[in-house]
Amino acid sequence: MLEKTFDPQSVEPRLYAAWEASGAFKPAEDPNAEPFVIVIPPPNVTGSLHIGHALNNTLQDVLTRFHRMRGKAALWLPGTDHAGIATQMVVERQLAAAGNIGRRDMGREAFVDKVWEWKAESGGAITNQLRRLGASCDWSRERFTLDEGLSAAVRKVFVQLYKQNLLYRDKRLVNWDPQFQTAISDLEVEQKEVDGAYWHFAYPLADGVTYQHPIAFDEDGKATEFETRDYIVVATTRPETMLGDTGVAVHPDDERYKGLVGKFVTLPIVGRRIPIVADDYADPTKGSGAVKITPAHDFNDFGVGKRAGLEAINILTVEAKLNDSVPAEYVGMDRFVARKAIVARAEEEGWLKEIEKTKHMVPHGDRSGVVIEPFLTDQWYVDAKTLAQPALKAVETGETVFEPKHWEKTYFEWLRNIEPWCVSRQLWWGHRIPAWFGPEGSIFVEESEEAAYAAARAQFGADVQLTQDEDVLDTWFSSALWPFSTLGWPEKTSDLERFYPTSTLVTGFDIIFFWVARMMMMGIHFMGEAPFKQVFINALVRDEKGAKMSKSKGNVMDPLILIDELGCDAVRFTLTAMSGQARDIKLSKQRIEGYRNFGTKLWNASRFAQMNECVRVEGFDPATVEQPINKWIRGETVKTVAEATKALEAPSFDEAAGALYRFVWNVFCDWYLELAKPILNGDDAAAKAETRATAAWALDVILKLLHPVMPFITEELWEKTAEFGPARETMLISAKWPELPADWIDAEAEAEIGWLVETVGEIRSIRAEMNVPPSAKPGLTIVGAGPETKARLARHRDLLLTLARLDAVREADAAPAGSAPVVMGEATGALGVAEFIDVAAEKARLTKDIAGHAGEIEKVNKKLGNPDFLARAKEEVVEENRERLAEAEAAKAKLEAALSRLESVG
RNA sequence: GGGCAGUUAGCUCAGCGGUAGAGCGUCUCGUUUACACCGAGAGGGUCGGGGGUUCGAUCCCCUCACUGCCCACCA
Repeated sequence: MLEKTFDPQSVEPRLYAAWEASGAFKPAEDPNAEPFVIVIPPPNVTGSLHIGHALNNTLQDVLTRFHRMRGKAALWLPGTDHAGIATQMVVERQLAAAGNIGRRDMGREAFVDKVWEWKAESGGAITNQLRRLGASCDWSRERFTLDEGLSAAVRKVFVQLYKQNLLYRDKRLVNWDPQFQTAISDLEVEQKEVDGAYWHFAYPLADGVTYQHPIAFDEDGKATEFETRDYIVVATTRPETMLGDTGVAVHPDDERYKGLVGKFVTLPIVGRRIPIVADDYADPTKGSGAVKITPAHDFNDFGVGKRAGLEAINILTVEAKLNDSVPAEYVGMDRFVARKAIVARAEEEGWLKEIEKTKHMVPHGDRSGVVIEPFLTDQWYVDAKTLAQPALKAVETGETVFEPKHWEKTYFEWLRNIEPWCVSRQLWWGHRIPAWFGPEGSIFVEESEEAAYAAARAQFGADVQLTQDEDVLDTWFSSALWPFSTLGWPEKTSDLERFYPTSTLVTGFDIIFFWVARMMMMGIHFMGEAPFKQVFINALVRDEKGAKMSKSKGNVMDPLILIDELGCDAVRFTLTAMSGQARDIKLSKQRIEGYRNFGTKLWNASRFAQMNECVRVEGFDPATVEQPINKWIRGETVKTVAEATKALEAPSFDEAAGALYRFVWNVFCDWYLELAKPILNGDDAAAKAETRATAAWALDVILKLLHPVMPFITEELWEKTAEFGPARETMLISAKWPELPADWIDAEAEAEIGWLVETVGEIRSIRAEMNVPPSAKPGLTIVGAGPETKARLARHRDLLLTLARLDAVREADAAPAGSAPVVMGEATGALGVAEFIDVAAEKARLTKDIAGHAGEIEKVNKKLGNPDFLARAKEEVVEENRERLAEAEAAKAKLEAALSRLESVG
């Protein structure tokens, strides 16, 4: 017997272990089974499961379980990401906390060993948490981005891209993170608004040059007054960079400065003589129109410098302190200290002309949070522009489809404006770059040290000394290979053959650029085919007020705690139901409780079925049922299967969840079980047996349909309900998804039960409005019943009596006095509630109802009176309106008759 | 500055040419032997504003307003 409530805590671990042990997580061996493949977005190995993961992985599991049940060879391939900076940071912090020596003192090899040690101890946390979520991943295929095979794939890709000239080494400005002392890619830079200022500096003109600077203008903006200046004003938000200035730029068409182009200024403090150059970059409308040029520390200035042939002087160290290219007093000074010092000096020496307070966007490292410096270094770059073209085409042609579709625009926008991808990082934890430096600036890029030495020997005709590049690759470089490297590439494995390209990628929009686009580029380049057929972008989970969850705000909802408190199924159902497409998910605990209640409802419905001996019957064929309620629930079940299947195929998770919720609660529990009660408690043995079998059958279908979303409670019920019936052939996880014939929908039964439901609803409504106490059992008198209604009454008298709490149902020629009208198709019911009728209130009620129908009639009449409508609208729409009119008129007439009776009485 | 979303009941959202919906919350009633994590009922909306297309617009088009996000931007 089922216990009174479902106990997730005890059931979940047991069932998960049973599933895994059964081998159900592995794809079917059957070579004819169509594959369905998802590669997991590998969580950081340092990570722990947050609510975003819970959503993302729930959806993947729903899909995997659904397709598995449909008989596909379903593979959900799990794994984790080594997460270069993040992991190195975590381990460094731990070492520091434990009082260990720092990374640099420890040395590279020892440090990397420490990270591996840490990974062995704590790296599995997140995969265990995925198990708590019920994730049916094939753990036998689990991968790690830094494992042996994936590292080989990374080397191969690097070498091949290099040899195809799609990857190269270049000296240019990068985004430099002074905290981690590494280059980072454009995507790892976050623009944040900060308080700042424009400091206007007067740079003295060299060689005694002066010019006339306009200071007053007429209405047309023409200069009317000038002053003689021996300096030129430039503005900057970063005063400290002036120590690296090698020029001043003005716009070639700027009348004010035309005469100054080719002249020089003397850079204050430094005393360097630097030219005034003409360049389109200088915007006459901004600041003074003249701009200082620091080629080594500004992306725009770098371009100007190149065009004008200005020297790029690097004035910073890797820690963003001033280096020895600046006057001695500033060497070693922090960049922000230097900023203050230089402003102070400018003021003191009189060349600070103005301070303009402003807010502006400043680049910060997304991990370190410190201000990023443009920094001139040698780095490795991927020619993303070239690789992007086929990736664009794959989405343009529909080889890969985004869902929701509008994310394609975001994808296009980025790929069409893509910049070279800086892939080298000055870190230790990651894939070491397979490049070796030799004599005379030679570089050998090979998959192994031996191959590099061999290549060097071939080039120099003798053995030479090589040094491997110290740097590692951007974490996203290996992630970009994930859909094929995890399947065994570059080996030609059977998995690769069978499971590439994958079916659906489920991920968040925040990594469309970081990950999705790059997988598309690499997948197409190396496999010749886009890595996914569909990219499903899931929403972002926020707190109930719509704020992003963050530890500092204290609004984080821990999915594991929620699972402990409310059960995994409730959390999963909530996330599934709320994953409507274009939006943020505002999650509240209350919402999860609601779906926990849904699970309890299902549990109790099963208990009810069990108490009433609704046991599965071997060989039961729902096609043969005769009772109207059984025909009806059979049809409703068919419709729900169709709805759920269609929704999960799309996938529209929220629609699937909604359809199942409504069916289980509002159809099966609220009506079917109630309608079944009189039969189950009655004496008609055949009807009773049929109803028991039908209920058990429908419940089985429900368990199957709900299983992808609520795997635990359904599996438990699947097991428990087998206690009395025939044994189950498989666990529910391996059961077959229902496919039911459409002709099991019986229009007649549907109409009949619909009529019953409406009648009961109307009587209940009248009772409540008239405050008829539940204990009172009025009689119902039917007037004007046709043969169909008579037949229905005969069949469902008991149901009417029970569900509407009536004393008797009888037929008569006229409604008795003091009754309330119930519209029942062509017939009129008269509810004998004389003792409860407040005549005035009842009159008001009827008048209001009549007015409602009158409004409807007027509206429809207006439509039907429009010749254009009759001529142009679809026939069925016209017909529908005619029916509506007839129904409204009939109902109105009945209510009017009742009203007039009431008036004659009172 | 460029782009993308969104604006529907108190809240969260679905609907996306043909009678405005759900969940939660609110109010009323209820110990009817599956379930109070429940049942029955009720109230609540000129579908952001303005144009247009159409027989018909919450839905399609244009436009405006507001909100959110992404990208770019340190004179």
